[in-house]
Amino acid sequence: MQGQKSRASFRRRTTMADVARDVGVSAITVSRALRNPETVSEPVRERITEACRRLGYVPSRVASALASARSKTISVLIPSLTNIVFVEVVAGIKQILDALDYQMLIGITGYEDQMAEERLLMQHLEYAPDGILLTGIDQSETVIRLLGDFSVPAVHMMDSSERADCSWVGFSNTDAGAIAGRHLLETGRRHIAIVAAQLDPRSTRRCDGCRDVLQAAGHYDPALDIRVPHSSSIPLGAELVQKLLREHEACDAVYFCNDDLAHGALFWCSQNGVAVPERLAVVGFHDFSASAWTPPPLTTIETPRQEIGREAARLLMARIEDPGQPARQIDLGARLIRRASS
Amino acid sequence: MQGQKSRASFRRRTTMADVARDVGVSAITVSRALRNPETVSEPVRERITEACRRLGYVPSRVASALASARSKTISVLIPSLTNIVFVEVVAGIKQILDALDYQMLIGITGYEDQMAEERLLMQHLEYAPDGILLTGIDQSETVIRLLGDFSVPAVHMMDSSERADCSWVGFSNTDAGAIAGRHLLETGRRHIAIVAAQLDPRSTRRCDGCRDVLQAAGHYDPALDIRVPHSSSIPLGAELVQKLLREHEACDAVYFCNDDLAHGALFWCSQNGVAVPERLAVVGFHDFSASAWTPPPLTTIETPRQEIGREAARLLMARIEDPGQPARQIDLGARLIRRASS
DNA sequence: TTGTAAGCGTTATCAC
DNA sequence: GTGATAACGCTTACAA
Repeated sequence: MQGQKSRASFRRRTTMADVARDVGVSAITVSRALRNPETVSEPVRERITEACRRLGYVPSRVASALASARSKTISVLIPSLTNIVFVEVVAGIKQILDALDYQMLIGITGYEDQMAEERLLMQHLEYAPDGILLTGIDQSETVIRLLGDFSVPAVHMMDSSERADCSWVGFSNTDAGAIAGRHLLETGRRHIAIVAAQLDPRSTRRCDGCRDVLQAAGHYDPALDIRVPHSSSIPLGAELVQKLLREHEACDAVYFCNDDLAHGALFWCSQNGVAVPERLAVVGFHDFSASAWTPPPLTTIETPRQEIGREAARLLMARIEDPGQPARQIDLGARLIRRASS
Repeated sequence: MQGQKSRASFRRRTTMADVARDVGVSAITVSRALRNPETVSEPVRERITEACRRLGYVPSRVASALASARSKTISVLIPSLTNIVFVEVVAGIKQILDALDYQMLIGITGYEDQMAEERLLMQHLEYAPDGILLTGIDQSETVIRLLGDFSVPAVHMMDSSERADCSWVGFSNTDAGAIAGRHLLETGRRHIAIVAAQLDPRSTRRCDGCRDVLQAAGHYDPALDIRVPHSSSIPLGAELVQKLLREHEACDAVYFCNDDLAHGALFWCSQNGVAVPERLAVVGFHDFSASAWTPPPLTTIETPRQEIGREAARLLMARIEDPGQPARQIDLGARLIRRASS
């Protein structure tokens, strides 16, 4: 069959067998020399190393994966790549994988429905990943079943759950939203708006957590609970704060479930003479790097995104090494960063 | 050998042979039904489709890649994931690959030396990618040779080159820098600073392009040409503009080779009573989404990052389909977006 | 410490 | 239109 890219000037890839022949040993010895050097005698090992270099041998992970049922690849499913939040999670994951010589296949779910995530997961299963990192804990039953059927270890990221049978690394979005609500109440605000975009399960929980706190204090006003499905952005934040102030004069604070919305609001306020925090207090979510520099610097909820990526990758690798391990949950928390906007 | 993850409750993965047995045809017929449905008779095809669904068959790309020497994977090598610029390039690439059922392996070179890029490339070659997308055109000879040895088509992104033997999709960083310089000269500035961080070959060219224009006009001052190796960020921009104004009173304009530096400068100026653009004109590079909203909105050079990603992926796929194709170069240009900061 | 044989799940080739 | 057979390059199991 020789599945070569049958072109005129094709040069066969150097294989383990080529190296073995060159050294005068069998292929399996080369295989061992590369994977477990200590199981091969020193002189042979050295000749193999030298021959690999000289012949420009690059091992085939494809063949290795097929033979060993270990692809040294994990799949990472995130909602978006253009949202810096997930990019930082991925950066954390990469730190861990690089050290272990694992590669990462990134899948973008695009904030779509659960069916889309199922399709994406099936696509990724074709690559036989050794493990999967998922965003959030709201996967469909089908996704859970598929992971079981293919016995692929999974770790959920960026949220928390009561379930003891699934591993996750994240924080409680509900609690984090509550922190924002409590802070605004404590600073004397009584007409607090909640503004969210995107409306994935996590941003919804961030809003609900805040709402519950306001409600318990008797200061919740449904008219100030504004949730739009559009994707989160600076212009949207500017637009929403403008509308909010026009329609609700009494409003004296806003909690945005994403920093970019808050940035847009701050920019609009500074350009339109709305004093922050005197007239309007603003709180964001996620603590983007620009949030320390906006006019004025933004009070926000810091989330440990890189660390979530790192810990999730570590936990996943542990489960790959030993599939018998019980599920683990790691809550890394979220905390208020108080700056001048509130 | 049976390379199974030998655990107690292991369930063998459903294979093509299982589907074939179920339907009562040979494996190769199943293979054909999935890849070229029209080459299989309709009744058989339907029974195969049905059996695949019923048995939960997920094809193995690993086996497919080994047998066909087509991994349906491409490698994308970029300097950083936390820099939004490259994330947008990746987003563009993904658009094209998704439609063609290709996956992407992302490698981060980390702005390191060329040796690091060589090591990274070798790692990626282990996965036998069908093609490679590289950032910039300054790869070492070794990288070029490796790509040739493994006959992997490559397309360079985000810069331009005179060489006719390499494919690239990007723009001239030199010309883009010149645009910034010319604009500042045309608006009457005579003491123009050039400020760059990171100092990869592309940002260096962006500076040099500006410098050459200033020099030709007789308004280049080496003391105002400030290039630091640190990575580009908002705080760094704030720090550098402060230093600049303190040490060079006459300076009346700054060209930053990255928007985040410019953002930092604008934030610092607005917080310290430096009038932009009256006292100091500011020009950035890349047109980040926040640049339309800074105080004041930032004049910058827009670069077509998503489109570069898309076109580069298209070009690469064309070269994968037909390796005989001659190299192509696509210059997508960069243009000035004039806003209130200049 | 090293080797032999078999097979991972698919596709190329050639035959029918 | 369909099938038998032999790879693809490597690793597991077992033997020496």
